[in-house]
Parts: sequence; structure tokens; C-alpha cells
Amino acid sequence: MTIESFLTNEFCKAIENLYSQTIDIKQVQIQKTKKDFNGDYTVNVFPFLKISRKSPEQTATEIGEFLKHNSKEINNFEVIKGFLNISFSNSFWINKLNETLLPIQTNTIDKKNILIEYSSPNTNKPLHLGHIRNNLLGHSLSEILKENGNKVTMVNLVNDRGIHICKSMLAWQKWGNNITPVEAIKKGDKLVGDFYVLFDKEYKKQISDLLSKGKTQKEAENEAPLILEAREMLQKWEAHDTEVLELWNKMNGWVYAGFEKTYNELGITFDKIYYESKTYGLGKDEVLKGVTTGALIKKEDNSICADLTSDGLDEKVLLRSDGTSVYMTQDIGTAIMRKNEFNADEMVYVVGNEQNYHFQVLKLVIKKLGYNWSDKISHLSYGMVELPEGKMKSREGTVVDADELIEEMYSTAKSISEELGKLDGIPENEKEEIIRMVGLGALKYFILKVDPKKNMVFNPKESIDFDGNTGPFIQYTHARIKSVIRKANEAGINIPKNISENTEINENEKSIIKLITDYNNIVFEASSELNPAIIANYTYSLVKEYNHFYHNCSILKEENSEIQSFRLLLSNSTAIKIKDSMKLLGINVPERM
RNA sequence: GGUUCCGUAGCUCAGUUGGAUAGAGCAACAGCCUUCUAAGCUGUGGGUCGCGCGUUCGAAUCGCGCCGGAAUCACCA
Repeated sequence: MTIESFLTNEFCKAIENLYSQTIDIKQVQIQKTKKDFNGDYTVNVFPFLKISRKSPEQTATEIGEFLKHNSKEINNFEVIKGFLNISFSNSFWINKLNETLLPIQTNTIDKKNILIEYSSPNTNKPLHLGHIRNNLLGHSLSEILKENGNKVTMVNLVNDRGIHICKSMLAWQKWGNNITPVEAIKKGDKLVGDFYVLFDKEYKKQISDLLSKGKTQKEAENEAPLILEAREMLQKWEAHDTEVLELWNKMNGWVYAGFEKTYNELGITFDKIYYESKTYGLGKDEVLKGVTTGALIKKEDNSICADLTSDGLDEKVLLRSDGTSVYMTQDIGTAIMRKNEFNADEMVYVVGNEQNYHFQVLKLVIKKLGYNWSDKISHLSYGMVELPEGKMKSREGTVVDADELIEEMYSTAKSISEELGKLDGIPENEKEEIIRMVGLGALKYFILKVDPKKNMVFNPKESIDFDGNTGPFIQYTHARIKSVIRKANEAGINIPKNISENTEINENEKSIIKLITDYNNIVFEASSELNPAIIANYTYSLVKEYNHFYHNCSILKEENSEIQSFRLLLSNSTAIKIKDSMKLLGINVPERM
């Protein structure tokens, strides 16, 4: 039972006894007491004045007195205006701390089979900061959902086909002189990305050429020779033309090798990887089937659409007039395939908010096709990562490349630790490992501490901090605690298995216990909100509180042995919670730094 | 133009089942290492919570209207 529900019960009993009325537990609003006031939890008595027929102060005082005398866990209260601030006894808190040391029973009540899709890169350009946010969110959410006892399957869907891929293929064919990543001394994804950019450049030239010949913008875009060639290539691809397929396999192979390296650096993994090239066919079949059932309509130019006007949306094309598929087509196929394969209770898509419309349409079309599970699809719509001057633009070269950023994080971590001399005397390979941990920790925490739904700003000039509310600060606190524990071991001081409930504790220590006790609630909240930032903010407040304690109270030099062992245990428990929380964010913590 | 989202300190962000005096970090300034790791701790300054109206005991939080920004409304992905 949580502390909140325990307190709610006690409160209801008090109301019944004092005023002979039963109340709905939903009316009882419990919150943690604000720092400036005495108490652990606060109940607002305003909603109960009609029952008590007394002033707020009088009502709160009566209830407070009742609780204090009838509940052994509650030992004090204070009334300010209509707020009843309730304090639990120290022994109550010590018992709570002892409970956290018991083996954990995983919550199996809400256990679900959840499929989560994230990453979903295109194979025409390298990964950038926006993809990093996606990957980190997806990985962290998977960890959080697992921690809540769910069965989680992480999948990636690679967009490896489509007109965009043909563009880079065409450009390589025309101007590449058969160059390979090895010859270019470049990661494969980077090389392919270069050709995508080159296509765009040449295409734009042709468009402005046609514009000067009097064509409209739309005509120019549709009639430029390059785009016609790219479309032709896509048709050949869908017709399994051997030459096109060979080129496509070769270039995609380069890209996968490049992505693999970036995923490895970030610690991103998947249980299964889908390829759009293998799923779009099913989508096509489903769409054609939809025409025969009358769910979809075939136009006179042979294109196939879903009429969504009754849902307040427009018509959505699902197959082009030349018979080729669009992005939506494969997503329909993939969703159906997965549902059949995993029979998931929930299918979560981690995809940017620029695709909100896409998912609205996807759910509607799937429903139209006769599948009743369309409401099991949920879109974790995360915000864009922007620069101070706005969106990242590849044309202006302002895109923050994933590999370069990661590399920069390592070198910053390295120069900071060298400057501080923290890693002197540590073996070279361990040093290297710590530096990578800290650099990555800074990056990951920076991204994950922000509410996923919101857009966020990254300033390349200021880069990412290593002080204050950052990953390294949290990692540092963990290392500090570990250092104390090592010293305790050396001195032969043991960490106890539990604490006597009569141990004297101060306010500072009590605050830490409260935070440690709150861990399960926080994980549950993060899971139901699909929000890793909740974990990040929690960890920060725990660490902040611990450092305050560390500064004010000595541990190993404490003479009272009962207090000393309590403080050791408290420190150890804090370290465990830091490590657990950071794991949920995909961040490792070092033993020393 | 339609739809959706956002607007909190100079900057980056917390804070909404409506609650007490709106919080952190960075940046600036001033202190704290003969004492368990100073990537730390303490303090100072910094706010019309975009603006207005409403709902009520009470609004950063809910409703309506403006202003400003973003995304999207492709036979692109």
C-alpha cells in the first residue's frame, strides 16, 4: 500500500468518526508538504467544510487531533489556513526505508504486452540530433515500461525504399564514378547522404531552369528530368529490376554499416528490425482488398484513396496512379503484420510531432479496413530539436550530426577530467571507459530531462553542460557515494541489512528517505505518462538532496555507531536508486570519476 | 485559410487531477577545500507565468477572445 492511500484511509476514518458521514476517497486530495512548512503530507480540508459545518482551521485541527491520537504512525500536525500538514513519526520513515531493502515484487497487475517502435531512420542520410532524441526516448521508454512489469518488444522500421532512396541512387549512378565508402574514407551513411544532397542541388537547378522558361512552380517540380528519372527508377525497383536492386542493396549496405556504428555508440538495440521494402507489399494488398470491400475508393486515374471527409480530414492517396505505394501504404501493412505477429496489447510509435497528421490518418484507415484494434495504436509524439535560430537545415549546413556530436561529448569529457585531474592514476582503459560514460551521460541526460512532447533548443556554441542539473553531476554523486563505501569496507565497517526504528534522524536524512521511498511511484508515473523526463527530474532532486546531506553530515567520522551505520545504509540506498534511475534513462554510472 | 501544439528569470528548462510566498541549472557577483571526491556546497541579484476577460474561497494550471511562434494540411517520407 502506498503512503498516500494509507493516509487517505486514515483521513476517511477520521471524517466518519468526527462527523458521522462517509466520503468518497476521491475527494481527499493529498500532496507532499511544501518545503517551507512542517510536515510530510498535506490535506486540504476545504471540500469538507460542508460536512463539518465549521471553519477551515477548526475542521483541520479536529481532524489533525484525531489522526494524531488514533494512528500510531502519525505523530504531529500543523494547521495553516485550510491546510492540514501531517507528520509521520521517524520510526515510520525508517521502516519505509527498511522496506525498500527487501526483495522487490514486480508489479504484475497491469502487465501488458507492449510493442514499441522507435528510431525508424531513412537510408538516404546520416543520423542527426533529432534522431538521437528519438533513439534515446525509445530506449528509455522501453526500460521504463519493462521496469513496470510489462513485456516489451522493441522494433525498428527502416525506411529503405521509396522515391528518396532512388534520388541518392540516381545521383551516385550519374556522378559517383563508382566511389565506395572505403575509397572516400567516409562512413557509408555519410557518403550516401552526400549524394542525396547532390541530387537536390541538381534538381533545384533544373527547376529554376524550367521556371525561367515560363513553367509554373508545380509544373517545373514535376517535369524536371531528374525527378522523372527518379520516378522511373522507383517503378523499376517495384518491378524487381535486377540492376536497380543490385545498386539499392549495395548502397543500403553502406548505410546500415554506418548506422550500426552510431547505434553502438549510443547503446541502442532492437529485438527486431523491419524493412519497409519487405512490408509495403502487404500494405498494397490490404489497400486493394479495401477497394473490393468498398472501404476505399478507386479514382478514374487509377489512384486509390481513403475518403476521410466524414472525419473532418481530406482524401488520402494510398496508391499512386502509376500503382506505386506511398509511405502510408507500408505503415498500414506493417501495423497489420505486427498485430498478427505479436498480438500486442499496445503498439507505441515514437515518432516526431511533425507526423501527428500521419498517425491520425493511419488509425482511421486501419479502422476503415475493418480492424477493431486501431485504438491500441498510440503515437508518442515528441517535439523537434531546434537551434537558437530555428530549425536545422541541411541546405545551410546547420544540421547537428549525431557522430560528430557524440565525438565532441567525449573530447569535452576528456578535457574536463584532465583539467580536474580526477582520473590520474587510473588505468588507461578504465579511464577511457569513464570518459565515454560521462560524455554520453551528459548528452543523454540533456535530451531526456526535457518533456518529450515539447520542442527543445540545442545551442551548438554553448554545447552541453557538465555542471549543475546534468548527467555528470548525477554520475559524480554516485561515484562519491561509492568512494565512501569503499573506504568503509577498507575500515571494516559493514553496511547493515536494516536499521533500528529508534535511530535518530534529521530533516535532511528524512528528505532523502522520502525520495527513496517515492521511487516506485515515480517509475509508475513515468510509465503511464510515457515520459522519461519524470525520472530525470526525480533523480536530480534525489542527488541534490544527497549532496546537501553529504556536505552537512559526516559519515565515516560519525562517532555514534548507530547513526554511522544508518548513514552508510542511507548512502548505499541512494546510490542504488541513482543507478536504477539512470539505467531507465539508458545512462551508466561510474564507480569513480 | 483549416487543424494541432507551444508561450514561465538574460539563456535552457521544472512546476497543470485548480491550492500556501512560482522553482532549478547556466550566465553574473560574493563566500566555502590541513576534514568521507570542490564535476560539490552556501548566499545575492534577476518574474506583469504572452495580453485581456471569465469561472470560484483560490488560476501559471480550467473556459473564451486576442497577440506571437512552430508543425501539418503532397500521387514526399
